[in-house]
Amino acid sequence: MSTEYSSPGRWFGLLRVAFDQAMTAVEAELGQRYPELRPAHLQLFRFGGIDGLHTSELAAHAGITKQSMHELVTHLERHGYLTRAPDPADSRARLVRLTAKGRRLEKDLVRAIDVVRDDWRERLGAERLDELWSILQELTGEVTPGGRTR
Amino acid sequence: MSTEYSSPGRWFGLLRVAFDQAMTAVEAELGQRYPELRPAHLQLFRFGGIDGLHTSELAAHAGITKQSMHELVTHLERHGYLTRAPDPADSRARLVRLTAKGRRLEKDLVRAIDVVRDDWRERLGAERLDELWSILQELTGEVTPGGRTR
DNA sequence: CGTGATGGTCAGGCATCCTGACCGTAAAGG
DNA sequence: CCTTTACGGTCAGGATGCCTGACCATCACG
Repeated sequence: MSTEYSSPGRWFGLLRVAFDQAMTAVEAELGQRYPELRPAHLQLFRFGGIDGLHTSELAAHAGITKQSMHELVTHLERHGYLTRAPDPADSRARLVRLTAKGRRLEKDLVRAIDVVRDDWRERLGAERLDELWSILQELTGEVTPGGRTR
Repeated sequence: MSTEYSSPGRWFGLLRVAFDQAMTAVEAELGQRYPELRPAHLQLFRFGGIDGLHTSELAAHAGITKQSMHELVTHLERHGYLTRAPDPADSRARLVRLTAKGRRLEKDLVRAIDVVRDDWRERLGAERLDELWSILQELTGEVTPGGRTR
């Protein structure tokens, strides 16, 4: 018996609310500069560099199917953010390569995310932000939510 | 700079991961008993009681349009979880009333959520769970120290 | 070398939310 | 009053993000 958690679902629902706030801020920042990107495309960059990887690897990292990732990558290719070159080591596969435009996007994304982090640090203080980060790591472990590869 | 937050987006992305884990657990519990419910229907119960309210009020609470809420409510009505009676005080409006089946659902939902909370408390300890809750309230602007929200 | 796994792709579907357009009633102002 | 505006509810259509199924070509391995 510790704290009273008000209405049903409300308490951990705040996780979603906080995430949505952060994503909204990031999208607002980037949406100006990259109007042809949909929010889902940012998902691609949430797991380290994408350069030199296969579409299926990206899908596995992001926890979605390769078909879904295929659509995202195709869209980005069509708009000049990346190219897909044949993999010399596997003639089935194609390697994703960021273009200069794609690298610019990646950098802008990192910057937008830093803005959110700085805002949160200002509001929470550094120790509490670190505490949040540490709790979330503990809760989520290293396990990605859905290791889907169908 | 204090802590090093690895790849771009990864850090606050954990908010989403944690929320998804919790929701998945809740849905797994309830999906057995209520196969005709879609995940979005649980959203309806995330903001206190729904009994005696208008569809538009529910929409405003949930942060979605009245048209979207309309579909959810209609679905629940079609499956016997609620009825919509004319509002005696406003002949335009219809009041949502939970049926016995709907109240059973609500109770089961609360129970499933409690299970998740207990699991998290076991893993984090009571103080760290409270700390998480308090940080989230601060971040999302719900700094209500024990009272109603909004 | 055959068999199964894997990378990629096309096609189609479902869920969740949106905007636009309307009807009927309520509320507020002259 | 009566007009105007706001609001509750509903229908129709669409955007987005994800899914499953079905295939083909190639790879890896017994």
